[in-house]
Amino acid sequence: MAAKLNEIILHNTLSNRVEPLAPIHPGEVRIYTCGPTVYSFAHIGNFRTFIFQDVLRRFFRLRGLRVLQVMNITDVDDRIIHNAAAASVPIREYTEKYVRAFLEDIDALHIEMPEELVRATDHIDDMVTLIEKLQAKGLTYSSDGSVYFRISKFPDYGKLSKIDVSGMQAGARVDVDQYEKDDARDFALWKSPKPGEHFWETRIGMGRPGWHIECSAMAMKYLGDTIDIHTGGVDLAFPHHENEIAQSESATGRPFVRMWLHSEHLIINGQKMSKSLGNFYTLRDLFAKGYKPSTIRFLLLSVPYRRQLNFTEDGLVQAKNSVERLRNFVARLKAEQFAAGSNPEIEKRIEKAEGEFDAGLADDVNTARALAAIFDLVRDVNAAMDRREFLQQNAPRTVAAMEKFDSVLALLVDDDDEKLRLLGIAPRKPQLPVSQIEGLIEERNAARRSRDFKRSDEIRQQLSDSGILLEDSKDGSVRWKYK
RNA sequence: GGCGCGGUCGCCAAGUGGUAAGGCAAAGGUCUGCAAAACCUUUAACGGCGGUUCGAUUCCGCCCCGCGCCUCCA
Repeated sequence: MAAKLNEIILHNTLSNRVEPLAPIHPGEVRIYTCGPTVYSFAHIGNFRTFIFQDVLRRFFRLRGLRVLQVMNITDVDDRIIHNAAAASVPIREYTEKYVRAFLEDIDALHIEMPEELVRATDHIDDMVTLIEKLQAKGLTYSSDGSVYFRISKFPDYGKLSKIDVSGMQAGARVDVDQYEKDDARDFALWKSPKPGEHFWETRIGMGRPGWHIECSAMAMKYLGDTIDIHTGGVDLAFPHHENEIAQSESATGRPFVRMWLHSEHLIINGQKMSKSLGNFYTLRDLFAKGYKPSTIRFLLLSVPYRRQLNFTEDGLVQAKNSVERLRNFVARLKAEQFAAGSNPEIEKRIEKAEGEFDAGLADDVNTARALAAIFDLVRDVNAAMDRREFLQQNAPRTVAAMEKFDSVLALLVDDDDEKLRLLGIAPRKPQLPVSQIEGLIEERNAARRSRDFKRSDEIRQQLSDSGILLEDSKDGSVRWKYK
């Protein structure tokens, strides 16, 4: 299916095909995103998914759509309760550190804050209310103080993941939690506490919410019974999203989500990322190894979201150099002097690129196509500049186009060192104050004017040792940038 | 086994029923005091076997290979 003019098509897991986006509320897209479980630092794979939904929402906004996005933070689950108990701290205190780290991480990657970032533990009452609704409809049963959803009461179960649950016999599998269930397929809405575990005292008894109910409760609270888009990693389609559908649609009698968007996983050097293989990276691990936030953002967004991304050292190098090319281009546009006038051919060329960029993203967020549109433009405009066919009035227009692209990509601003500093990661090179950098450049210019190239090269080397690269341009000006 | 995602130049990755974008890397050149940046040129790819078709990388079938999910998991 090809997108019609101005149409945005997206692959819907529910139908397993691409469909045009048609928001329920005209002009506004409502999105629910499964956020992190804060039992530890988020890993690089998580951020692939988060960067995908970030690109998605940024593209919607570029299209003039309003975005209302809710992301949950799962700050209660078995691992959190276990780890907090082991550390002898309240769960809120235990998770706080990782919530903060997550916020810092998404900031470093230029992932926009969703309109609502909500914590599960702030919505226990909403979950209890939803469970009561299901209980009132006779869709649940209790066992040892826990409440389960009876899947046999929801005939559509499996419609998202296309998993045939009829083969999952009662008792065929042992639930990891060792709770008593009537049917292996049933899942917990509410879990009774084991001795010493954290619990809430509620109308449905003591305990804590199941994982799935929190997303249903929070999604519907903020976005309504039926929401436009629900995003998450492919692994969540079953059982998490399937269970969300069962609970939500049973409670409301209405479709829960119109479009399910699932991003494929990241694999590392061709293998699944796992702790046992020792290829498990957090963002901070990569930053500590010297990789920049913008490098990681580029790599993670450059591969379309429905394609598995093989994360390699080589890929990082390629990503870094690609970002450099884009930044060099904008720096040249801003620094170089061009002859007066405006070349209408350039204007047309920019419009073509804008059209291609938009068409790429409108085609199921095909970031590879969108990037190709930009790189095509970069090459053509660079060539025009070299041929002196690029004129003064073309520059602001071209910069504006690049900034428009960057409202989605968020790669151009060179704030990598600043972001790393915010994370407490020291720069690898000694930092020079800008005034000193500029002073040294001035001194080097003087040396060059007097053809003292030995001195001029010394200064260039000195700056290079501090992580500063110089570029002498044709018109005599000197640009500098961080490596 | 069921359900998915893939296999396109050295690497990453678009795309199309009429022999194929873009990025990175490589080689040569232009520019430069030298670099850097940029540009130009060059190199080079559709897993295999059948089928449909005038014609398939693109559609269909089978096979091979990689990865994922099938109640921890983005």
